[in-house]
Amino acid sequence: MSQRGRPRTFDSDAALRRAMLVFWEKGYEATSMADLTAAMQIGAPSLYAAFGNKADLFAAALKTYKAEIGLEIWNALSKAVTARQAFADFLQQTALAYAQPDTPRGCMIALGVLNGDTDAVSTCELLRHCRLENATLLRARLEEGVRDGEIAPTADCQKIADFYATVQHGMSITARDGATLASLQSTADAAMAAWDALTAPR
Amino acid sequence: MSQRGRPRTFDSDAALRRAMLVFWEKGYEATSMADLTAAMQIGAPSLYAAFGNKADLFAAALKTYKAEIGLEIWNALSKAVTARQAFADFLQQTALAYAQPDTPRGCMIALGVLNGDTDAVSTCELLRHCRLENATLLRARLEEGVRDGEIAPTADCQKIADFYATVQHGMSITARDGATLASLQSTADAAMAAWDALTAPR
DNA sequence: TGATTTATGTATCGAATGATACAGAAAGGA
DNA sequence: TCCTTTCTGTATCATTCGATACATAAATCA
Repeated sequence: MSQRGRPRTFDSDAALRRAMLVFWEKGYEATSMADLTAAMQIGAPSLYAAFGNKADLFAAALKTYKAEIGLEIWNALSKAVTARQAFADFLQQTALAYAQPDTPRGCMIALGVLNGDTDAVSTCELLRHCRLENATLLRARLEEGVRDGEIAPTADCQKIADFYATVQHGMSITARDGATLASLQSTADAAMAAWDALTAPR
Repeated sequence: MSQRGRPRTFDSDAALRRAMLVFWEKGYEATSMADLTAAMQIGAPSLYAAFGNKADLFAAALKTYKAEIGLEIWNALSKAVTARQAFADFLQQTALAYAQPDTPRGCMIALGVLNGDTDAVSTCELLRHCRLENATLLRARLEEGVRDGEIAPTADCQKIADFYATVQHGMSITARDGATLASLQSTADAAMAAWDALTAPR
């Protein structure tokens, strides 16, 4: 049980968090191993021994991202009592997270890598899976609202979920372009203006 | 006036269009000069002589993109009589363009490059400028609607423009993830469900 | 025809890429 | 103390990156 050999001289979690920030800011492909070793302040062999190759490190960094940053956004979806409030909070938390002054703007999942035909195909698929998974979470909350009688049974939950997922994706780009927190909140507010029409019986 | 020297053996416009497709599909950074020379079917020296460096070629390809693909989307904004119809058409044309089976999915401007701190900073700024410019076009159409009495003078045109620009940005990512034309049209439809609330007097 | 100009094809440049070989250092186990 | 195990630092691997040098080919001009 006791660990043999020379112990690590760096904090693995702290190094991973730094790697996450670099990937988040520059995207997967634009981030070089030199960028990572510099930010993590470890040598290349230590990096490969601890985290595997570049794709493995990205996957680990993504897991940290989902556990630390994404959690607040998606918790909002389940905390609120009504579906409407859940989506409003979800979008507001998104605006807040995407405009944080001490982290890269926008979402690591949305901006990590978007082109699927390079050698980063597996990483691209990983992010695509995350994005589709998020849309599924939105749809599940909507269906819960239907069961609660809050949303009309005739409402197209898939359509509504896709719409709000698309808005969130767009907010990443808008945030990366320098939009203010107020502007992002305003966009979140505008998206909620469609709620009544989308969830009413037709 | 008459051109001296050995004439070109390739069609410059056709080569540029092929370069545009590669950039559009893979993004700026993920596209290598080898990819471009292969697609354009010309040697590297011919490429550099005709189009300058990689950033110059991308700028030229972007210009072609805006003139050929983007035109249909943005023409919809000015053709329609009412602002509401203009935005509805704008979104529907976006859905159509982003789901074309014979071209890369999504928008070259939205997906070209999103990370700003690499050596591609000038290209990133170029695309950012295009995106902000597009939002300005949306706002101008809204203000026209205000002057026509269609939209309440109390409406926040900047907010509404940012919202629809964000939706369009998001549609690029959703389209790249494989959304069907029907799904994109459905999202466009959902975005228009917010129109009345956004443009009504408050 | 000879001179000039421009484009093409081959071959390659230095730098950066992701990833390792290797030797030495620092711990536990016997 | 000696052996095994694991990690660290240097130095470097082969490959790919964007970009060119150079010689040759093909056109116009005089």
